[in-house]
Amino acid sequence: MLKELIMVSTNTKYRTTKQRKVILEELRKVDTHPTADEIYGMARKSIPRISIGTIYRNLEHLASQGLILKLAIEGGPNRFDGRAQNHYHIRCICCGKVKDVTLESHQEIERIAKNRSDYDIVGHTLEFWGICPKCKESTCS
Amino acid sequence: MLKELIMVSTNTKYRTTKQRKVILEELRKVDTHPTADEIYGMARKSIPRISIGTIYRNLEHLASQGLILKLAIEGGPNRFDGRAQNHYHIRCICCGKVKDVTLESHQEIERIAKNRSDYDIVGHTLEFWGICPKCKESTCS
DNA sequence: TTATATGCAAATGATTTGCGTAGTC
DNA sequence: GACTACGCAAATCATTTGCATATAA
Repeated sequence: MLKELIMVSTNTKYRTTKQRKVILEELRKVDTHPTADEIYGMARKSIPRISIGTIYRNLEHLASQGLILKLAIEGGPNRFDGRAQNHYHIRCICCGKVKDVTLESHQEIERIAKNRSDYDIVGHTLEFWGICPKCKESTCS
Repeated sequence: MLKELIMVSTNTKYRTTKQRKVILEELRKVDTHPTADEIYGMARKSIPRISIGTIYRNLEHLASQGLILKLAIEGGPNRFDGRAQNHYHIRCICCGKVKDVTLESHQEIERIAKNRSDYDIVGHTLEFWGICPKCKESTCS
């Protein structure tokens, strides 16, 4: 969906740097939807002198290419998703952890919404709130 | 939905101050989903010496009561919605404006998601992206 | 070679917090 | 009168940006 949304200009000159590669690789290793700061920690394992500015610049770049997703999270910093395929997220209201929900994309939703709005609809996000298994047992921190 | 989610403790002591009342009233007057800073501007019309800290504290308080909604917006500050009934939002990818979409709440979505996740699902948000009528005509800023 | 990307550090923007006082219950 | 909320200002947190240098194409 995001790929349709974002115009990947064909004459954009961008380079494959060690930093950019590592950031994308690290992000693809996990399904924890880490924050920029967490990705910083992950990337420093291979590139100790990498700077946080480079992290942010590359995450922005990768998201604009449609390679990753940037998730706005209520009450916390942005999180990033290494896979840009169509899927949804569920966030634990206790610990804040974000997990994927594999749910067939509801094209009908957009179709219905198109009749209810004067906007041209190009996409949607769907986020669930819930309580994760761990938090069900223990008291919420 | 939020009312079910948030436990409004019966022994919570909270007071009706002029500031809190004005903030809620101003927010209910509009359907523009303003930022904290915009609400600050609105509230200062009646209470010139109100502080931005009071704005934030009260918005947080009102949201925790389930009286308003706090919306995490990708690439911008949080926005607030004076009505907490079930409805969805559409955000213009050009100008960032957020509008309501009246769409019958899809209880089915939650029901389906419950089968796909080990979380206890308590709610969901659905946000559409699109291009608003104004931005369709003019070049995006 | 030359434009893009980096590291570093300072700047910005949003939000939170400490503290002493004011106002509600 | 007790305790919540306020105003103010400083602090914090996330993110962005300017600049001189390094590096991919």
